[in-house]
Amino acid sequence: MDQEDNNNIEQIQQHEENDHITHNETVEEAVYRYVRGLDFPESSTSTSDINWDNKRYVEPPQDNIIRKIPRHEHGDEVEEVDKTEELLNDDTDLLLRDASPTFSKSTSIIPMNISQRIESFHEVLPKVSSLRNVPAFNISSTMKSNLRNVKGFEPVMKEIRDSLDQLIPTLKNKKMFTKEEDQIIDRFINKYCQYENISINNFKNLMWSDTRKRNHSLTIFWKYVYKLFSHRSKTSLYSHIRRRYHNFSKTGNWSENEEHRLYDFCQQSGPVIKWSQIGFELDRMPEECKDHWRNNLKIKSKQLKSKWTPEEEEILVTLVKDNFEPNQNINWDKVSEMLNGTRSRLQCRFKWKQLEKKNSEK
DNA sequence: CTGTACGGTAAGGGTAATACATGACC
DNA sequence: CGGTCATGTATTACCCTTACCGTACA
Repeated sequence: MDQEDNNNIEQIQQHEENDHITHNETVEEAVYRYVRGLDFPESSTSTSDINWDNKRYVEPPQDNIIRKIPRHEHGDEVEEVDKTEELLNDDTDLLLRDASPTFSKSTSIIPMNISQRIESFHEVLPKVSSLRNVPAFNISSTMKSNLRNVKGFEPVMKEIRDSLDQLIPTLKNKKMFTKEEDQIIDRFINKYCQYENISINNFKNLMWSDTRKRNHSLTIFWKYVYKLFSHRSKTSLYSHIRRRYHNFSKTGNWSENEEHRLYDFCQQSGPVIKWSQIGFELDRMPEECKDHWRNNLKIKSKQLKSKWTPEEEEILVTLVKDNFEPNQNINWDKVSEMLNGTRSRLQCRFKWKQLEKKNSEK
């Protein structure tokens, strides 16, 4: 009888040694790991290796970060159910399922967004804690609504905030991001990557990854960027940071071959040109492709670089006056087209402004 | 089922930096 | 007349905003 008990205890001990969730991982850590979809480092056999502050957790393959709720869309459902099963094989999920009957009953309604999930974890934490004999902790109300307040990141936020407070008054509604601003952005992103335990390269890929593959953590990243740099608009920040952090290998001058390919792509396109697609084909930022097309390639064969003749100038003036109302924006792409592509949109615009200036001086 | 917020993209609008032309001066 | 330096003009490279669409979510 006693012997049997001892065997059982040994078995349990053995089992728990094999278990990823060891007594050395606090509930907080377990919750963190689960919510972020992180894995332990494979080499982490010794429990003392697990270090909350050093974040030795590793990012799982993207596929593991999946929706928890079936989409009820054409054929997707079967696949999603399978993935939900997979999820339940995760130690943390089993742990939570054991701890909370609600989880075991309704796998299909495992909450999806972070605040909901944390809310649920909050419910089961005491149970997990007693079950596993691990130190419990009080999840704060801010943590419930916002994962970012876990220790470690707040000081970063504060530091960035302080630098920005000093910088913003000097900006005076500057349109362009200044060097100093960019430096702060870089610093923030560096810290963010450190915190998330991902490389800058990884981060760049994330910036340009498909929507569906984006994880919650990245959503939070943007929320914090928007909050920190609130003197800039969201779209401005979004495009600026994506422009700054990308992994497209080609940049700068265009080779003849590249121009050829771009030209073909654009010629084959319908009225809407899929720049993002073309960008990935050419391994260049989509915006660069678009700009090179409309500023250079579009009219390259017909473009004149000689001095404008008085007749040309007259045609330009009539064209603009005939086609655009005085207070209406002038679409210079259209104007360029109307000139049969002999001058680029920027040439037209420049000439127009120049003539306007001359007239006002008279 | 529906309205809405929001992420994401294409198209549009623009300027700083640079290259190039011109002219003044020695 | 040739060189060089300053200044004006045109082009290039790069950047930001707006409009719109589709999806997630309350």
